[in-house]
Amino acid sequence: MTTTEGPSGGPAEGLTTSDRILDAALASFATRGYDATSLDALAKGLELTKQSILYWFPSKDAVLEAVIARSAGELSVALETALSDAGAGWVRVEAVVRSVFRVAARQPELLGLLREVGRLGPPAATQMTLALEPLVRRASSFLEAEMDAGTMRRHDPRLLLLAIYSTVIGMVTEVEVLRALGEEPTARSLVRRRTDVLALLRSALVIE
Amino acid sequence: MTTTEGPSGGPAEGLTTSDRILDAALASFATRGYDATSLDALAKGLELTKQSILYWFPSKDAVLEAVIARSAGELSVALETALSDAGAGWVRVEAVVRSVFRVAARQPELLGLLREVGRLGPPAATQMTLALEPLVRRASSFLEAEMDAGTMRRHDPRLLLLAIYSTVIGMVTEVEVLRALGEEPTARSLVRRRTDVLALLRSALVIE
DNA sequence: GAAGTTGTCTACCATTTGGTAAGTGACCAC
DNA sequence: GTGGTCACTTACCAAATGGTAGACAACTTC
Repeated sequence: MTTTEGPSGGPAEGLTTSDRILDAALASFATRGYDATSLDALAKGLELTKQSILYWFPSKDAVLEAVIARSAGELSVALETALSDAGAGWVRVEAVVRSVFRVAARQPELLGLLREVGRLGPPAATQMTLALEPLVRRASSFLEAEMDAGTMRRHDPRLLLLAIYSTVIGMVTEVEVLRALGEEPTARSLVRRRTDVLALLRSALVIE
Repeated sequence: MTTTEGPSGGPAEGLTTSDRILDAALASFATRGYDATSLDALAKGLELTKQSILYWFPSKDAVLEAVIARSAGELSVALETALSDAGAGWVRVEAVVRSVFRVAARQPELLGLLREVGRLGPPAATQMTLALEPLVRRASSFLEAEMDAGTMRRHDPRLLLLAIYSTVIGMVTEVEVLRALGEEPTARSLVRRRTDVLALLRSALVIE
């Protein structure tokens, strides 16, 4: 259903219409937010009509659902790789954090969506939760193992994960707060933030 | 204009109509979000008509503006107190964090609004920024002084502030993430989160 | 070349949105 | 007791929203 146009059938960059819709929807949901995104506006940006969107997806909710499914998949791949790569202890945390910042640089909308979905609550949040659950489980048990091994300070692993999540995601998505602090959200600044958050996390987590 | 009804003129708890409107708006903006909040729904909850809201405030934007102004004021008071109280170094950071958690327990909408406004961007975010600017300045220079004194690890004070902000606000407002981690957002859990975030921040910041 | 199938369009529609206009009853000044 | 203000109402409205129905052109299949 989504691959009917083939690799070269799309009117633009060789993308399926449904993929182009998901791209635009992801971008708009992540920045303007779900509620503030209208199908008409979405369609206009794609040089389509709203009805064409509703041809590919039965409803606006279904578009969100598809966006979440796709994005959660991409996010999982990006992080699972870092999480399963060799290395232990702090090195592994650093690898994961770095991969989040890599996502922030290449596809900031992915992290913006994560935020937006958390704000929307169920059922969207539930779907995202379920899709990322394996990742969370692995990360949580990794932290626990490290604490058991005595290489990281002891905390409730779930709260620790929430703290890391909040810090990293905040550092990457809190554009307005950044501006409030007089720091323009540029690419250079992103690197600086990465360096800083890594140093911060390191002193918070690592024993010795 | 807002005090015409006097201290006992309100139909319910002795509150001005315009204050009741702001209360309801704050709650709804903070939870459902600005876009998802309609004047009709707001009015219905207050047993008023939408037109009565538009009698007190010229537009929906103006309601948001007023909500931000009032909330930023309350937030400033709560935090300025903690920030200006006696004590130095870590004790003072702890006092501020504790006061944020106190707000989270008594008026969680205040922090929810902070989040929502950051998401909305200008002009709302700019207004909030300006209103909280003195607070940010004081906090930033406090951290810088501590780092100069060698009692806290050296970081870019603004990025450090962003990290602390993200962590604390995240710990307090990321209900869905909390749920995703299998932690129900109860009052008891809030206390645990406070303990945990304090321990975490302490090891991240304090030298020795 | 007739019969699908596919992707997009035009034409609608009911509902909701923020906002305007014009009233109405209660209270107050004089 | 009349004029005026105050708080709130009913009656509208234009625009936008998500969604339906049906037409239509392009292409494939036989």
